[in-house]
Amino acid sequence: MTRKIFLTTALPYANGPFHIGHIMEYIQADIWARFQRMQGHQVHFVGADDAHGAPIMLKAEAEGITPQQLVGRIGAGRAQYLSGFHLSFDHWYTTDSPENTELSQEVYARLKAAGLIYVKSVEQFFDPVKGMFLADRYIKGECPVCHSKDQYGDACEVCSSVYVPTDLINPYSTLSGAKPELRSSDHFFFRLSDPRCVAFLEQWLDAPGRLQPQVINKAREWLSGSGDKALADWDISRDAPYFGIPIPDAPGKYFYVWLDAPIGYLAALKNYFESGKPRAKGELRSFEEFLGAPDTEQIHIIGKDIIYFHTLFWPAMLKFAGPPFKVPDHVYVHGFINLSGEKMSKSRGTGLSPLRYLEVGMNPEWLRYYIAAKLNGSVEDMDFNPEDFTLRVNSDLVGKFVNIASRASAFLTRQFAGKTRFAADASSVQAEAAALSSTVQAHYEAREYGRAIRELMAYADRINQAFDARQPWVLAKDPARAQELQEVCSRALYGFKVLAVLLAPVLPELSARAARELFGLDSSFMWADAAVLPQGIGSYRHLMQRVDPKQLDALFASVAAPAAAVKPAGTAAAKAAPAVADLPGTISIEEFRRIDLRVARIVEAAFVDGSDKLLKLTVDLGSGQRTVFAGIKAAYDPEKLKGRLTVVVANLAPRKMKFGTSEGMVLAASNESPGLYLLSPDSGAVPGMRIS
RNA sequence: GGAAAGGUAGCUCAGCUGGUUAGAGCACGGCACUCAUAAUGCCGGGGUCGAGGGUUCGAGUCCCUCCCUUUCCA
Repeated sequence: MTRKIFLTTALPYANGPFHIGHIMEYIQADIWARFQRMQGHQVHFVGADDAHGAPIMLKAEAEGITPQQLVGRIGAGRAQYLSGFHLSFDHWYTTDSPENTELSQEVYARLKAAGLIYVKSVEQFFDPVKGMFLADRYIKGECPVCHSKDQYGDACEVCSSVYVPTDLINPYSTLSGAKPELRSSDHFFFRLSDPRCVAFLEQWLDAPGRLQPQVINKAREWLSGSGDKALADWDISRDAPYFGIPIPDAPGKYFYVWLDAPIGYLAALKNYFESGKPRAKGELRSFEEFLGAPDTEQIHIIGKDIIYFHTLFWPAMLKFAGPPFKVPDHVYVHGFINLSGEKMSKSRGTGLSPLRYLEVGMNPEWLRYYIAAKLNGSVEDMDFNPEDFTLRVNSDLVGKFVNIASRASAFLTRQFAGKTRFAADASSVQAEAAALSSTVQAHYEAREYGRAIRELMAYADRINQAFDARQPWVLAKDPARAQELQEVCSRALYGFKVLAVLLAPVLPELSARAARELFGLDSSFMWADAAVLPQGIGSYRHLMQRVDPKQLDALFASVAAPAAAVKPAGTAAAKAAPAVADLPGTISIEEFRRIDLRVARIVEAAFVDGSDKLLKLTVDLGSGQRTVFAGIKAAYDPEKLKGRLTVVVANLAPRKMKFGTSEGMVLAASNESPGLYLLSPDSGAVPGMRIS
């Protein structure tokens, strides 16, 4: 039976480019989507930008553009990532769309009719200068518990106590610096605590196989909480000014971005249906018919940070909105991706920029393979370790897998005109392949990609072993044993084909090339192709390069400066950095031009005897070298600075210091918290370039 | 503070409902081979399974305490 699958990934917040967390999620989903398509199932894999909310509104304002312009610019940048990593979304859309407006208002109207919406007055901090209510993240003040300064309105980063903004001592708005005032306003609430919702959710959570056990536990904890942990109703409205969807019959009120974001899944699907693309897959029904059909599987893949929204609000909203809305069949949750054991952090300059990964010429299939090899069906975090990445990709993919095709093809093309020959016992080889295929199929289905990869590499090992055992290079010297040689190579080639088919969800490009160039197919592999013995082999061109350590160096060299927003994949509303406050007075462009900023290469770096802060740097400014003393000893190892590009103030008056004369100044970022971060130009810059 | 997940060889990870001397891949050492982009095969060294108690004939595997890491608390 052909499955009808509606698959989504979490909608990325449209205030910045994708980061590695997004890409990891998309790769996980894409492998699953491709796997299902190879089974002959009908897959509708859609994504969209999450475009609404205060952070986007404020960011656009800071840039002097409209939110639509901002969202449009970010949206335009998505394609290069999606195609770059072979992410086979059938459609990509945005929540700032007519479909989403219509669907969100419809869902709201139905929930209201069901008696699940009510209005309550809420007292909240208001910024009198900006003329808007402030989310917790835009309020700072002194922690009421430990009295640390400059803590956010929801929790203290020093003593990690949780409180409400009105508990803060001397609160101020991070937007304007003004002292916020308490004001009341009517808010709309979704009655999640309604017994109907609770009863439904308990039953929904319990459906066998719907959610991962860890996710059920977490959701049940929220659902059955008591006291101050009791399940609360959900505030779904925000007051103007707000970039979002207006609430019908409620002037000045908008849906909170988290209401319309998941509905964006449906809006994207609707727009996709309107585009006519599903017809090409044989799906002739309307959007409503498809969505509401009992055999449509609605599956969301998300990160662990947004479980709450997807296991409580979202199913409850859909349930009580009624047909054609249908509750999700599955919500599959993954963990975060770390870098060498450390959390990705733009402020610490760590991170793996997916765009840069592509720019330095690294193969997207390496990353797909590495991520697949480390993913399982559980909610665990994974680690990206550059050395591990290199070894794993080089050894598994090039040394084991691709090598099989290379060694088998050599004899077959040279001595047998590319024709294969299988002995009568070929059925045992096919039986092994069939067993492998079914095991791997089960692992892919359960998103246990790591297990699938382990099985496949063990199989690759067996192919190589069997090949070695028969010593084909010896057979090749004896014309009487030509047939034996041909059979040995044919079996190895078949093994390669099996691997190419079963790895196709992970390595779509490589597999498609193998299908076309080696096995003469006019389309990519389907799963069943693994059972078919190849008739022959086309001319072999090598299928994959090894990872070049230089590329990894380039990948991590300049992440220190730009790096994208680094929250894990997901609709992270209201979490963007607050706008800058406390800036010094303005200067004219002429004043700025007087500062001669230049790109410089650090050619030497050394500790300074007798100084606990300074490093002595020799920098190349293109026109010549200079000595600069920099107070960055605490943050940087001199050895690691050598060769690195940075930014220098070239016309700073030389200054005599106890240890010598400093002929300039390198630029670094810091604030009151520990940590110091040297600036780096983007790749392509050379010493001596003027920065303006 | 409350809760959850995790802590197994240098690295990345398997170890199901407790059962013989704890496994794999990679890395490392040695050997073999040369068809293959220095690829492949064989052999080997390497772990008091976070720490300490307990249950049991027997515990990475169950219970308790503690330490460390990460996450969630809308």
